[in-house]
Amino acid sequence: MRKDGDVLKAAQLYYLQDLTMDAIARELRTSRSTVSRLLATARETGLVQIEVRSSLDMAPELEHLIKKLFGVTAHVVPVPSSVGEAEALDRVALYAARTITPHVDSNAVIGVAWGATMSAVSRHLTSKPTHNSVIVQLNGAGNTHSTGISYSSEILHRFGRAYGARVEQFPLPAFFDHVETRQAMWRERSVERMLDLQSRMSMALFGVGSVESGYPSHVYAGGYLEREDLLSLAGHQVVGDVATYFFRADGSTDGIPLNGRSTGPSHEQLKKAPRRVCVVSGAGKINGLKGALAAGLVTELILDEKTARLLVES
Amino acid sequence: MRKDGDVLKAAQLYYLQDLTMDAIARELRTSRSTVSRLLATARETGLVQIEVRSSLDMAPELEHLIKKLFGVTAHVVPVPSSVGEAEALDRVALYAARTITPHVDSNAVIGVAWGATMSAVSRHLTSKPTHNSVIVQLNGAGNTHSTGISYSSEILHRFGRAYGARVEQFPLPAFFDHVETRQAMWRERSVERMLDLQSRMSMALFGVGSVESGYPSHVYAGGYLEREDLLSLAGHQVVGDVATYFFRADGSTDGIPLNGRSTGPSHEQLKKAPRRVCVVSGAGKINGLKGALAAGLVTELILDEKTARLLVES
DNA sequence: AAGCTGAATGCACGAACGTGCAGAAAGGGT
DNA sequence: ACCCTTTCTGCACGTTCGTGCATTCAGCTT
Repeated sequence: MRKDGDVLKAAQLYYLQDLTMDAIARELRTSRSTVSRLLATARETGLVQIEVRSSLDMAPELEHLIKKLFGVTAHVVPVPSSVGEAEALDRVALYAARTITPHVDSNAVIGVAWGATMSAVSRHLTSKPTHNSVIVQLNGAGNTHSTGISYSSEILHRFGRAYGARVEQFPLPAFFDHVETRQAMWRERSVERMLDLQSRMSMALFGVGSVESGYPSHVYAGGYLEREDLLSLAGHQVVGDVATYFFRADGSTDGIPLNGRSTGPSHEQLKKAPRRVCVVSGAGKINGLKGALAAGLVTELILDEKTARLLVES
Repeated sequence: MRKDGDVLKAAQLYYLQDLTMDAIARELRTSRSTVSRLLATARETGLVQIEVRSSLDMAPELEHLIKKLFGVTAHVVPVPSSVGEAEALDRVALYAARTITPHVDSNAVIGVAWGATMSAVSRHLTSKPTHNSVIVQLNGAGNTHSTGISYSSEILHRFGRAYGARVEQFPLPAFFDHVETRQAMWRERSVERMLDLQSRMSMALFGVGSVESGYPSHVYAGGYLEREDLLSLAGHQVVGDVATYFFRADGSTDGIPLNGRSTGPSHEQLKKAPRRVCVVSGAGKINGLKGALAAGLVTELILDEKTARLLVES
């Protein structure tokens, strides 16, 4: 259609030749408002990519400190202290979406977890068309009330749409009721295929769950865990999870029974991804986050300023 | 200094979080105008990169045609027919600069020719800091009147500054007076070093000279060639040059005497660069351009619309 | 400390921009 | 062919932005 060509031409004239929208409108024989809208679509569809490349030497103190203390590249999102937790999450998610997109390339295999944080991120993605990329779900999302498919698949599909990528769902509950079921399923070829895909991830994206999060993670509130499961987690000093795989404050996971029934990737499995981006918003996540860092799950960390301060002040 | 941090923070808040300049000004406790200026520096210094990724399927007819006829990726710069040749060149150069920059990466070796076109391109570069890159001069620039160093080095240094790259000059005349001098020099280690660098180019950037260009290329006007040289070129049906290495309409170069005295890269040498970007503005360049295409010197072509039309209508 | 000079800041104004709204155009079904 | 629904367009308005100019600030010299 005629439209696409106009979008491209407008983008070129505006971003590569610095014409005003007025001038472009005359060029394309249309109104300035239309040009404004053309440019908006150009940005939304990823035709125009805007990237902020913060070289480390100008990054603020905080990011240096985090790099030094935990060995991860941090992106501290400046969030005015006045805004509430919900809006802060939204800001961080927007920032994360914009930061991640430039690093997505063709032939990527991107593992994506689900949860409130990833959902927020997915809602802010701007598209960047790539070829032959795959979005792969990191862990099952079903619980006793629902198969969780619509919720988690919405997240995945937004990623898929943004990058023009194939979406591979993991249609399983988050936790099996019995260890044996997991063992059995893990020998199924359909599952093996997913695990194989997961082990070829070029990037993994996830939030973190924290057992005493004030703004509770899905897992701890949404009917995934029984009362006794929660007690068991507490008994094993669990502080949080990544993709429904639990760990203690020191990052250790041994002997936590629930992991035997979880569909989430073990740390060994997850660490096969060279790039592991963790998005965190909210001071309540601090304990889970520390555990995830101790476990070495994270290579890049995107978090709000307040949580970042908490992290380095410990 | 405090400044850098503010530039980064402003860029993040503006481009990654969509705040207005007003809001950012309050955040940084400064005036909106200052924020406007901070953002301007963020763009100039390459902290913010803006890229237009024109996927082929929405590219206009012309670019497809050129791809089909000549096998090169074309970027047709829309230039309103009202503007003069000088301004058209400027537009094309601006466009070229913006198009090239996103493809420059760390560890790149970039060969750059000189001439009116490359000079214009160099003036429009926006910076993008990279590590360990090198700008290497493709051909000598001296003539009987001057060593040409200041002219060509200005071009090279603008590239070097923009990408934070080392600059390797080629302090030779464009043409030797005697074939023997060239042969002798080509055995010098200093020259061998340059040639070695050139053969490791990841990208080459050049314009084209055309013998009947209305807006004459430097080479044909600037005292580089004697009267008899011009006659000799005409006698061998030369239509143009790339980096002072001449060719005929069919791209052939055999038996053109002047090439034996030229410091420019042979086609064999030039083609070692996987990416060879040719920038052309002005209908007068059409014959030279066709020759360059016939010789297979070009992998990417950036040119104005009028010349593009001429090219496909032949 | 005073004086000088160049850079950085804020103000104010005009230019450039985004968007709700109402009307026009384009589909889609009967 | 008609009507209905949906999408697209241009206008008008309020907002946001860039920049010349006067002022202040910071760094240096004497």
